[in-house]
Amino acid sequence: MLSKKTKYGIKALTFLGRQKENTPVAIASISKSENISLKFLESILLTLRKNGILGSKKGKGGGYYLLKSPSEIPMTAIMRILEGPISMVPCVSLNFYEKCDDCPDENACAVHNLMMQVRDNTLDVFRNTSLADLCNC
Amino acid sequence: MLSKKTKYGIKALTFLGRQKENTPVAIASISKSENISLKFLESILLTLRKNGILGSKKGKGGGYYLLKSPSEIPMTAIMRILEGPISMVPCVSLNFYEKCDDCPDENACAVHNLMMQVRDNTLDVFRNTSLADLCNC
DNA sequence: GCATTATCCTACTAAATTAATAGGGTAAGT
DNA sequence: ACTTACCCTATTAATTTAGTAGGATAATGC
Repeated sequence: MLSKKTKYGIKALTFLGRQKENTPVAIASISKSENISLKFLESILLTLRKNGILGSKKGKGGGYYLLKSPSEIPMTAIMRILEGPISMVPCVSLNFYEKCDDCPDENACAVHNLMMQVRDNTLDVFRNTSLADLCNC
Repeated sequence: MLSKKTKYGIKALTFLGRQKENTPVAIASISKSENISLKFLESILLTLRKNGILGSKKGKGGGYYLLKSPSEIPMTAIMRILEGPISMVPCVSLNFYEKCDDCPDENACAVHNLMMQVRDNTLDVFRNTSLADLCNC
């Protein structure tokens, strides 16, 4: 299941991408428009900034803004920052690989091979989708 | 992320499907071969039995066995029983649909439309895979 | 330079889910 | 009868997720 963190993060990014001008938007403004708890959203936008997706400005007229154009932000990046691994098991993850405790041989593991296929298919969607695609729908 | 419950369940089913004869196999036997906690596995096999995937036999020589041939058990069924919804958000689930609290209009929701694509791709894998495919690898 | 605005940041708490355990009950076979 | 092995409910421990609290810091404008 997708966490609320990821869901809210994507909604906020889409909201920012739909702005006519890329000027700072206050958290409170996003929070109201998208029905997201202000404090929770604050922490989400902070991680997006720390990971190079958003820029910020303090003080009056401040807020968050996209650092790149939406078409240059692939969904793979957003998902990995917010949700973590795209695969359903760590042993098939490209960016967050971990060995299974119980499994003596990965190649003989039915779960491993099945989840590899799922990962490839999911990755296909995220690789072929940018934030711009989400903004235009 | 895939729960251990689902992971262990699939491993156990694969183990059963790989048996030469479809005679009852004791939980303890599966537990040892697949490195799964006996009691945890017990509860997993119980739900698989209650959902029509497994049959069981009590007493000496008893255990669990597949009710159908592996090729007749689609992964969609197994996943839905063990893991629940295949989609990442309830609002795009075919079998476990739920409306989002925060979303006024599903069709205008970027997350909804993206997750619909992911669901379709994942579903494709599970629909085209049966337990038999997992047993032969 | 001071008040206001709004992000920054750490820490904490509550709720939910997951993973596992305990322990006795029930049925089947010998 | 006795042993084997599933049946079933309840409980607990651990982990993750979601959300909250509260002050620090920086920018703007009068």
